[in-house]
Amino acid sequence: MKENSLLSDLAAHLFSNSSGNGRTPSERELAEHFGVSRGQVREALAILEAMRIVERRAKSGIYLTTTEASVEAMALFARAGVPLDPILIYETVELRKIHEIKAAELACDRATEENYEHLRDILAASEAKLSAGEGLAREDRDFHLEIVRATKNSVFHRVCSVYYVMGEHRLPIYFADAARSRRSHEEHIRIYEALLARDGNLAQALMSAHLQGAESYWKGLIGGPAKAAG
Amino acid sequence: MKENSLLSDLAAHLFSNSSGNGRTPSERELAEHFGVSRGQVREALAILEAMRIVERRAKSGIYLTTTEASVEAMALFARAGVPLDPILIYETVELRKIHEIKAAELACDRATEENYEHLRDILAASEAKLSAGEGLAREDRDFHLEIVRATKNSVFHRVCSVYYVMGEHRLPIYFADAARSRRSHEEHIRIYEALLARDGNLAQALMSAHLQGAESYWKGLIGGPAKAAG
DNA sequence: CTTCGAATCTGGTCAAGCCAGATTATTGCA
DNA sequence: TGCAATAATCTGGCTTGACCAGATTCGAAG
Repeated sequence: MKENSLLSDLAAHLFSNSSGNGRTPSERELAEHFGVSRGQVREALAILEAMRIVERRAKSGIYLTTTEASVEAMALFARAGVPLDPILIYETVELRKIHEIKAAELACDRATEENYEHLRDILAASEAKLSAGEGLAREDRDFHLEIVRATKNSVFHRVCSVYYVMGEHRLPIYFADAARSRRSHEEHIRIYEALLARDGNLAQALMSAHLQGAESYWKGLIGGPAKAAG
Repeated sequence: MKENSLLSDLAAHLFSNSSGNGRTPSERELAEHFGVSRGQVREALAILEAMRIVERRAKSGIYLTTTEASVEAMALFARAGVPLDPILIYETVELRKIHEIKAAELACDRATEENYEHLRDILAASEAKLSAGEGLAREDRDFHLEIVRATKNSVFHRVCSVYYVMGEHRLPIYFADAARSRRSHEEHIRIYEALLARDGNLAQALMSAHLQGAESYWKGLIGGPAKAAG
């Protein structure tokens, strides 16, 4: 992964070193604190501002945004190597269920031969990985995203991609369990068959059951009553 | 809106001035072309790189990413003031339908008094705007997002926020039609009542019908057979 | 035509500085 | 003492110039 440590370190520092009104240390102070030039700090701040995490007011200062964190922010953080709160992962899985169950249904109508071909390739790759005793994180993502791609809705695909970016650091753990990987793979095969038969109802049902497993897993991981994160 | 014209201009310029292998002009050339310093170009490039639109290879050059544009990219572009392709808006509406119909159902289970209070405030504000002959773009967004918020799934809210960011420049046009605004407002009221009665099925149905109107509108706007954008 | 080394180019990073509005401290008057 | 006017300071925005070291390119030698 390409990690922008200054970006995440800076973000963390801003959150813990902002005054009551959300004003953060100045660019010059930040530069000195991190031992880099002002230019570096400004580059990171530009990203943070684009993410709407921070607002730079000319001749005044840098202020933390009161807005809730955006998906962009979450995705960018995840991409920068910052592990996300498990509760966010759980919430993401709940969302994935909504998305992907519907995607399975739409895919039955819209999937083309190209999609089926990709799915077969992915299933073959999964089989190989399983035989080699390796995890399926990558293949799992590819399989699910290919179904979303089959909806022919590019925004749909973009949005779902983010979910996998966010879970990137956790999925390998999930798939470290050989039995779970095997079961997941077999469910994929059945989903593929339903898609091929263009049986929307079956595909939906299978996808629902499939994702239920993941949901339970993460629910168990966060434990107790789920509290929404700020 | 806070527009970062350099960001969008630069992005456009990169797309039309990249060589076969995706390599773009150098930072120095870009700086000269836009009449700004290298620092400005680097700030914009940092954002473009965070959006995964561009890849900066040390001592080599800047290359366009082959990956499909991410939601982050779409959102950031929209926020930077770049109008999106109508087809993307249409795809977004299709997605919103999936999301928000389910959100309406979940909200019936999870909405708190606070959510209901906000919804009432928003409806009151809408009424005021309508009386004043003004459009409802902002209130429409607030209403829909409040329902999503009522699901108590923060990721859900973040994702849906993006949809509205992307449509930001088009919504005012949609709501410029007084009759449409009025009808939309009345549908909101009925949805609110269903939520209050915690009638999941009714809320879903009403939301579905409500969004169908928007979907038809955009579908008519793009006209002809929809082709997926790269 | 190929090979290999030198000149050139490129992103990464830093330092120093000017601008002008925002902030804050200080002064002086009532 | 209270307050208003003024001066000093701070802050983000932006520019110029420079150095580094690997990537790239080009030309000369074989």
